Amino acid sequence: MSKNIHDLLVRKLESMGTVSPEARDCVSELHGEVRSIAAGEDVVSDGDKPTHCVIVLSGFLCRYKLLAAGTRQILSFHQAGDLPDLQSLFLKTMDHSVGALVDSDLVLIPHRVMLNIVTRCPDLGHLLWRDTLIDAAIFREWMIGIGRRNAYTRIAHLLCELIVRMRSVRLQDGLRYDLPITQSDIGDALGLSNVHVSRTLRDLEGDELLEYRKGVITVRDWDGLKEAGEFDLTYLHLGPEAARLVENGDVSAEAGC
Amino acid sequence: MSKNIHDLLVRKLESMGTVSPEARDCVSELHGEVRSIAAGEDVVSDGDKPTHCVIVLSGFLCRYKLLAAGTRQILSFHQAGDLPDLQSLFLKTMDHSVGALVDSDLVLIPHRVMLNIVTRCPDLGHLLWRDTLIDAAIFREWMIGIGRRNAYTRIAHLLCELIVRMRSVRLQDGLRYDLPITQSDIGDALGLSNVHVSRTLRDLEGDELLEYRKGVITVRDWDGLKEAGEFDLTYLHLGPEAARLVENGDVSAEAGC
DNA sequence: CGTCTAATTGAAGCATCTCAACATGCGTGG
DNA sequence: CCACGCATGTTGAGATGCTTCAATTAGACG
Repeated sequence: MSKNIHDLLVRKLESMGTVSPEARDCVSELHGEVRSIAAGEDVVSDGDKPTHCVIVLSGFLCRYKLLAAGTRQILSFHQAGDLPDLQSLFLKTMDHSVGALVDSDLVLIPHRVMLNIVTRCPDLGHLLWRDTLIDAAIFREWMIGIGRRNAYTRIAHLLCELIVRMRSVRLQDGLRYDLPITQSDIGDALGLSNVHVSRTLRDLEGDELLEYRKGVITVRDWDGLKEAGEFDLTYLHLGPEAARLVENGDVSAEAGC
Repeated sequence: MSKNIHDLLVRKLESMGTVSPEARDCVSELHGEVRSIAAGEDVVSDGDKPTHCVIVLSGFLCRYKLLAAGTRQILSFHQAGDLPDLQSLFLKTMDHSVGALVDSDLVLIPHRVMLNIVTRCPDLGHLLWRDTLIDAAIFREWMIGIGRRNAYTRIAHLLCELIVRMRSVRLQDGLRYDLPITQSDIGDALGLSNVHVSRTLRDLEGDELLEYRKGVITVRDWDGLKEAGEFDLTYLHLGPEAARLVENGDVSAEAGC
């Protein structure tokens, strides 16, 4: 197991705000079964009634929904430390699926255990509530993008968001980021065709904002990329510590690798 | 004041699930200042740090965000009984605005009071958490529509949703619904131009699914409208009682006025 | 070395947008 | 009670951002 679940979760909670000693103690009570899942497989499927919540240990997941026409809308991306279906604690029937984009490791926490802990430890409960609220804030921002921004701006915005989220929990840093998603995934997340994503990524390269090669994105001009994406990170509601990590890192300050 | 805040709120909570006697008692402790707001004015603005949560007594509100280009994306609509900015309890800075679409009455509950009650009464706290999760589920469904459905389907879907939500808390019933929003509002909610909304509403009328006249929608063929909108109400996560209200009402069963 | 997935490129089509003119209806002030 | 102004909705015509289809290339893997 590459990472410790409690460290990961505390780091995630700290990225959102202040974690009280009580909340930290409660986190250490969380235990569950570890499960590995292969790329392309579902963790939970649309219509399921799950009995556990998932914490991501490693890998990369997405939430998505398949439509009648056979098209797919990706609703969110999730990295190590995320709780991609915390909502199932209170919404018993899944209205979408959760799938793995690459081989991933998860921890399954029974709803019973989760409910017990959030009730006994309001501090932790409120932090987790806050997590689902930030989740919703990201949905809103995506809605804004899909509804009112063009492909160029939308893609730049998504890449900014993913980079900032990786930095905010110290998963990746610097100018080069491993991003295990295809151009079709980006299209399905932003309501675009894979063809148009390809062309638009070439445009972003042409404007020397980034380089995109299968699964790897290299930032060439962070400020330019943020500007192109109309990216304002308020909606991520990062805590003070995470905001510093994001702003003062290599991306904005340094040029070398 | 036309409605009692506690009745409204209990009715809202009942539409989502079972309300325990303890939770009901806690609701009756909620008190706050009443405030009237004129059509077109903001309740809270993007960037604000509110100190109160809002409960809608009467009227109709929306959450929205203005973009650099001067365009607007509407993120949600809110009716009597809704808590359109409950999230501000844990996300201190607003990442969007809340505005009134018609003259509306609100109750302002101080965050301090709200936080006290959700901590003291976990039952109520969990119901309110559930409310914010359903909020997020609606965001997801809108994302799916904006990203992957055409204008015709999108508009039909939105109208189905608004009708079901009104029915689920017994605000309106039958075949005729007062809906105090303009075609521009619909466009801004669905990422469409007002011109295209106008044309598409004419198409829906032509297919004899509904009639749309400024602020009033009359359902002609409820099953047809649901089908046209690919509308499946799972994502609204209604409680059993509300589901019955929605399904067994005049809309589906009767033809007369 | 062949196979598979992902990405690229070109060309044609179309859903939706923008601009602009006009119609409708409602509230207000004279 | 009429005249005016303003917000809303309708309609036409031309523009465009993005899609779809199809063919080709590039890279990864057994």
